[in-house]
Amino acid sequence: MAKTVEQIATALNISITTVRLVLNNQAQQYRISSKTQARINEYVAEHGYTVNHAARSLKLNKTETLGLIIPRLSNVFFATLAEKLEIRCREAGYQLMISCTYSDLKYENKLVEALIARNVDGLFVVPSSLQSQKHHVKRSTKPLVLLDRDFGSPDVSLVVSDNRRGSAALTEAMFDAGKIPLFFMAGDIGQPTIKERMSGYEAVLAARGITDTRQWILEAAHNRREDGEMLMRTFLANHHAAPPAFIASSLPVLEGALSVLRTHFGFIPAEINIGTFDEHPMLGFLSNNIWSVRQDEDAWVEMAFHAMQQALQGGGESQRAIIPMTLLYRQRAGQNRDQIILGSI
Amino acid sequence: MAKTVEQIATALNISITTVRLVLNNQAQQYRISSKTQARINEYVAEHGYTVNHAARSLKLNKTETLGLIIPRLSNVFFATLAEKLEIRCREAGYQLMISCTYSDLKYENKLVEALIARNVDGLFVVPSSLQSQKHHVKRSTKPLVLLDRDFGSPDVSLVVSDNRRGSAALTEAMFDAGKIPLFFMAGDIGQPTIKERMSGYEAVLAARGITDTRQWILEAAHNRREDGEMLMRTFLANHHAAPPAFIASSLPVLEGALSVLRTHFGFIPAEINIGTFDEHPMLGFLSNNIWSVRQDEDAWVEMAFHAMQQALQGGGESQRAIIPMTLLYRQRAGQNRDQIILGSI
DNA sequence: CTGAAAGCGCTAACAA
DNA sequence: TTGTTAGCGCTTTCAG
Repeated sequence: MAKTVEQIATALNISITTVRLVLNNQAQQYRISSKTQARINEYVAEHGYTVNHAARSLKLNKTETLGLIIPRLSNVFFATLAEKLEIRCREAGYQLMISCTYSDLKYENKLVEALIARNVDGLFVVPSSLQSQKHHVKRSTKPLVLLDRDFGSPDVSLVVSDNRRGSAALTEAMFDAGKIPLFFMAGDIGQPTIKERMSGYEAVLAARGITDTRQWILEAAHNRREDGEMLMRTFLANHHAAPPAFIASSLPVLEGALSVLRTHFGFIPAEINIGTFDEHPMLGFLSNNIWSVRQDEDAWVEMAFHAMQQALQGGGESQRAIIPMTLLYRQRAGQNRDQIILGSI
Repeated sequence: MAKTVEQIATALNISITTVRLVLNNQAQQYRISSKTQARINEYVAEHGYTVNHAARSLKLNKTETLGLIIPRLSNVFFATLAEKLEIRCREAGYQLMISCTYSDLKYENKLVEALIARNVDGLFVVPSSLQSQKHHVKRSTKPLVLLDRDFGSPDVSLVVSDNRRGSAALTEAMFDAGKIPLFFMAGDIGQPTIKERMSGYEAVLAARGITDTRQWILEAAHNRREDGEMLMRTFLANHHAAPPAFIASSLPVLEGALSVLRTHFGFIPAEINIGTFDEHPMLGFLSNNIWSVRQDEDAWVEMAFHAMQQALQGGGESQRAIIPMTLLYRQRAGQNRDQIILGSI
C-alpha cells in the first residue's frame, strides 16, 4: 500500500506540510532545504505515494472526472465518439467515466445518479428521452452537455449534427445518380435524430415531385441491429427481391439489414446502392456503391468539451451547436480488370 | 445541490443517525417512528439526497468502482469486450471506468496510477508489455486481472483465448478447402496473442509439409489499421495482384488490408478467401468466403470477473484461464440466382 | 522554511 | 429508538 502524506511525515519526522510541499513540486517556491527534499524523494521512491483522490475530492468538492453516458459501446459510432471525447478530456486533465444505458430509461436515470454520487464534475449524455435526467442534474448543479439528440429542452447545452441537411444531401446524391426507387429503412422515428434524417429524405423526394413516399419508407420501433434485420426480412418477403437502393437511418439498422441479405443470398448483391449515416471504416468492406454521411465527431468533441469547460468555470450561457455533416461516396469500379487475383484458386 | 445527511438532520432537528437509518432502509430494523420516517422522506422528496461517494469511499476505503484499461475503443473487439464487462460489473453493483492507452506504455502506467489514485477497487488491464504496471499495482495491493495478452508474468490472474489452437483450426479449414497459397498478414509479432496465432498457422503448414513459409508471411510493426494497409500495399506492389487467400492476425490489420483493396480495385474482389480473428457482425458486409475465429467474450468476462471477485474477497490464488475459440464460416454463394434485385437500376 | 489545526460528508461504535 | 463522536487523507489557513 502506497503511503499517505502523514505516514511519510511521521516516518521521516517532518511536518505534513513540508512533505506536501515537495510532493506538489512547491519545494522551490517555499525553499525547502534540499536535504529534506532528498529524504522525502528517497522515501517516496522506496515506498511509493499516490494521492488519494477520494480525500482530495471530499475536500475540494471536485474530482477531475467527467461522465459520459451513451446508449451502447457496441454501436461503433458511439464507441468512436467515446474514444475521441476521452482523448479530449484527458488532454485537459480529466478522466472520463463511460457508461451505457442500453436505451433503458430507468437505467439512464440510475446512471446519472450514480455518476453524480461519484462526484463527477460534469456530465455528457446522449439522452433517451425528453424528460430523462434533467431534474437530477439540475438539482445537483453539475454541468450537463447533451449530445446527439435534440429533444428540445431549453437551457441545456447541446451538440448535434445537422441531420436534416445531411440526409437531404445524401438523398439528392443518390437520387441524382438515378438510384430509384430509393427506400428508407428507419429505426425509431420518435428519436429526433432519425426523425430529422427522415424529414430530410422526404423533403428532397417531395422537391423531386415524388409525393407518395409511403411505400418507400419502412419503419421499425428501435435503432438496433435486430430492427434492421426485421426491416430487410420484411422487404424480402414482400418483394421477393432486394431493394435496388436504400438508405439506412443508422449504422445498427444497416448492419441488421445487410446481415439478412448476406444470409439470404450468400453475399451482398453488388448492384445494391447503399446510403447510410455514421461513416465508419468498415463500410469499406462492402463492394457496393455506397454513400455515407459522416458526423464530424471531432467537431462534436470540440464543441461539447468547450461547452463543458464554460459551464465548469461558471459561464452561464448554455450553448447549442449544430454541426454540418459530410457526404462520402465510395464508388464501385467495373469488374473487368485483368488479373485481379494472384495465381489460381 | 442535494443535501447532506447532516443538513437534513439539522433542518428536521433529528440526529444524523436517525436520518442515516431511514436513508439506508434500516428504519424497520431500528424501529424508527413512522412519523419521523415520514418527515425525512418528505424532506428528501422535496430537496433530494445523493450519497457522497467520495466521503463514503474515504471512510470505507472502497469505491464500488473497477477500472478497465484497454488499447482503444475504436478497435471493435475491445469495444465489445468493454461493453460486456461493463454489464457484468454493473450486475454486481460495480461501476466500470474504461480508459484507453493507445498502446502507449508510458500512458498505460499513468493510467494505472490515475485509476488507483481514484481508489478503484480493482483493475482489469490489457497490458502493452511485460513489466508494465505490475509494480504499481503490487504496491497498491489492488486486485489485478490481466486480459488478452499473456506476457508470462506469474502470480497474476489472467484471461486469454487459446489463440494457438484457434489459429490452427482456422488455417486447417482454409488449407483443406484448397485455399493456397495462404498468406498470413501479421501485426506486431512481439505481442503474445499475435505470436500464438502465427505459430498456430506455421504448425499446421509444417504438418502439411509446407516448410518454406517465409514468403507467405508478411509482418508489420504494430496491430493497427495503418499496418494492415501497409502490408496489403506492399503485397500489391510485389505481386501486381491480390492474394487468393490470406489470414489477418487481427481485426484492425484486416480493416487496413481491405481498405487498400477497396481503393485499388474499386471493390473487394469476391474470390479472395479471407481468414481473420475477432469475429464481428460487420464482417458480414463482405461478400467473400470468410472464416473468422471468434473469441468468446462472454466466457472471458465471466472468468475475469470471477477472478476479480475472488481477489476482492481476499482469495489468494491467482487464476489463469485459457478460453477456447470458435471457428465461423460464412460461405459465399453462387451468383446465379434469378432476380436478385428489385426492378431496374 | 516548518508546524498545527480545522473540516469536507460519511460510517461505525458506543452511549443514552 | 435516538444521539455523539472519532476519524478516513487531504487542503487551506494561520502561526510560528
